[in-house]
Amino acid sequence: MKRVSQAKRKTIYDLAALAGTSASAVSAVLNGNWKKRRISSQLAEKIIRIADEQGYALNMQASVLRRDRSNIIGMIVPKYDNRYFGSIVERFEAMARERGLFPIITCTRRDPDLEIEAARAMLSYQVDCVIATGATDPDRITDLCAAAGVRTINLDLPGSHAPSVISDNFQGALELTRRVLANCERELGQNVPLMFVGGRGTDHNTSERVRGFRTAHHEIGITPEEDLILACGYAPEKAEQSLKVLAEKRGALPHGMFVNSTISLEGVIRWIRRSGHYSERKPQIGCFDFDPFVALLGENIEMVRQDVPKMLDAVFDIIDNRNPEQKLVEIMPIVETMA
Amino acid sequence: MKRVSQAKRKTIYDLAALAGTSASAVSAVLNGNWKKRRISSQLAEKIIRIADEQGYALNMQASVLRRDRSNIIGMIVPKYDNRYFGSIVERFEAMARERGLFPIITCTRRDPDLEIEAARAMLSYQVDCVIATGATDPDRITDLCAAAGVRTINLDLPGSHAPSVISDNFQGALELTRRVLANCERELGQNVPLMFVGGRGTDHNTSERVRGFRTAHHEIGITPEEDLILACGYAPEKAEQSLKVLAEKRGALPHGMFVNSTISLEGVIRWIRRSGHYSERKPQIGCFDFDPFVALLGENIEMVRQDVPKMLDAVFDIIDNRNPEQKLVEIMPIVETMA
DNA sequence: AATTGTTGCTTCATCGATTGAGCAAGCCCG
DNA sequence: CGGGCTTGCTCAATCGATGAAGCAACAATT
Repeated sequence: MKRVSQAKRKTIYDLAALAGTSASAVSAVLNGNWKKRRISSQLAEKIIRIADEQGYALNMQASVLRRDRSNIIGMIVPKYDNRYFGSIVERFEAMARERGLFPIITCTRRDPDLEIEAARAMLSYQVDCVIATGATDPDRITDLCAAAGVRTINLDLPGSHAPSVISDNFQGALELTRRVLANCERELGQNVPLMFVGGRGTDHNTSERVRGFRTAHHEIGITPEEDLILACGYAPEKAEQSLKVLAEKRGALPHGMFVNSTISLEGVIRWIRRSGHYSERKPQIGCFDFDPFVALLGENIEMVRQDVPKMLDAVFDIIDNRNPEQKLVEIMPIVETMA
Repeated sequence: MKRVSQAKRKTIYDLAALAGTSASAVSAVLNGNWKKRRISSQLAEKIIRIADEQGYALNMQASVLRRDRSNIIGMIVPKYDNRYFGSIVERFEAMARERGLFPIITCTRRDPDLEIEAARAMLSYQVDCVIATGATDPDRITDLCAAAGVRTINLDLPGSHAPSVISDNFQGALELTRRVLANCERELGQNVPLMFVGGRGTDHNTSERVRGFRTAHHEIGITPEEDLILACGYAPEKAEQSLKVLAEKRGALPHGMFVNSTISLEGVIRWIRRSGHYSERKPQIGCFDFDPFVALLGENIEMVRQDVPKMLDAVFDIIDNRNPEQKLVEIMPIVETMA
């Protein structure tokens, strides 16, 4: 992996020698503030032409070392296995680049230690700012970064030590639950309590969604059953296993359910297929999160799609300091209408 | 975004002052070669303790600037909107980190100019190596990097100027087509030609898959129809539109089809739903690529899953120089068996 | 006692880009 | 013609980490 010696990288000193000028003139021209440094436009043009011919590429390590801002921005993300995080990352990258920032992204697979290790690595690379997305322990990341004078912003899951941008989980869950309840009522002719599957009971999003879930039940005068709330984690296998256990315990399961993520839904649908539990009548499902294939799975599934563009707009509002002192921004998710 | 002044970052000079020693001793201790530089273990322990207490983080920009290798490894990836690229990125990150490399990843949305811009940015950050995944113009990336003395490896789509790791598209497509043809025969009692939907006719993967598609037809003594091969691009809308046009032109469409990616499949399924074309009898589908929700979509869909772990093993074999002079590595995809 | 070897450090140049300070040449004005 | 101003550059210190070279102190050997 050693660099081939003949392909030595060009530096501003090489360009300076070729142009018969000094390195500082080259530097000034190439980073665009040659006007301020009173370099003549003839020399500027000449330097730019030579840099072009030589295929010069700035050495960012040297540049960042010297400057006080790196223009590097880090994002920590739990997984790449669903559309939600995929679109967050894709849009984040694009928006960062638009602003002349260089994004570095690390996937930490919901592992708290990896999150910290990733944050530490980012600090070593002199990031100006870290976005902690869906972090299991956002405040620990914030504290670590704060000690190095680096700002953080929480996305998807809130923390209390840094500004946070999240979905309006309560309103989203309320609306989603209402719809599933209504679909059940339409089919069964009566109101019945739903099941809640997936997520961690300890995380803010899940507890807010459970609150919305409960409120929707109360609105129509029924009480949600506590042992139907299965906050069993996000993994498909966990959801599958919980349903299995519950079915063994109770016999018949509720006709409708609220599923807390597409990734949990994967386990739910698989269990439904395998167990044959709902073979007579398909259950009514509401899924908090969107996936285009789920939309094609059947008409019995309602989804809300978290509003990634708005969420990232809010994140960059904070970064660009357009949103001075707001601690928590909640973005209403989009209710998908069945085509 | 300016660094808060009181939270000035600690450097090895600060640690040296605190330990009453020199910066070079601190450096030697912290990067682990203090044995070689004959630092006593007492001093080493003391320095490590102080670094710990002070929350010291190495300045990578300075470190990389000084060393001849950066241990930074770049990956260019087209999209995050499917499981295939998602798992490539996730696994790549993990494997890179295992080897002490720092991964930087850029999503270029199948835009050739962005690909080049991304490669240039990576060169500025002194990457040791670039993996070009599914690049539209891999050789241009290779040439640009080669000029800076940086190796590249192509993944998913091959190039001719650098080693490439791809799926065995021909064998995979052959096997997939065989299965769909057999499923059709079982249902219809006779052999019928299939449709091919999605991908770009100009890319190597698509043309190899078409070759496998044709070969499977010939094996059972039938001829694939040329106007049933719709290499219309990868976007869902393109697939949808192509099917619409074809249906208008021909009336009935074939009972079976080969779909070139999950992302094209999205458009195919949507069109099937909307048009009602296959309302009497579901079509037999084979999809080159895997998505867990597609697996749940119905029993009429066969999939092959590209073997991401093996592909990345091959990539790192090349990086670690265990695979000296092989130009093209083809990895057989996994035929998913319907549960 | 003189030489050689070993241990445990320190000194200093260096990587490439940035930028404050400085300087020479030309111009203008009284 | 001398002083001040502008233009168009160059010089040199600096960012933080690294490692070759060097040096002092002591031990071992002849």
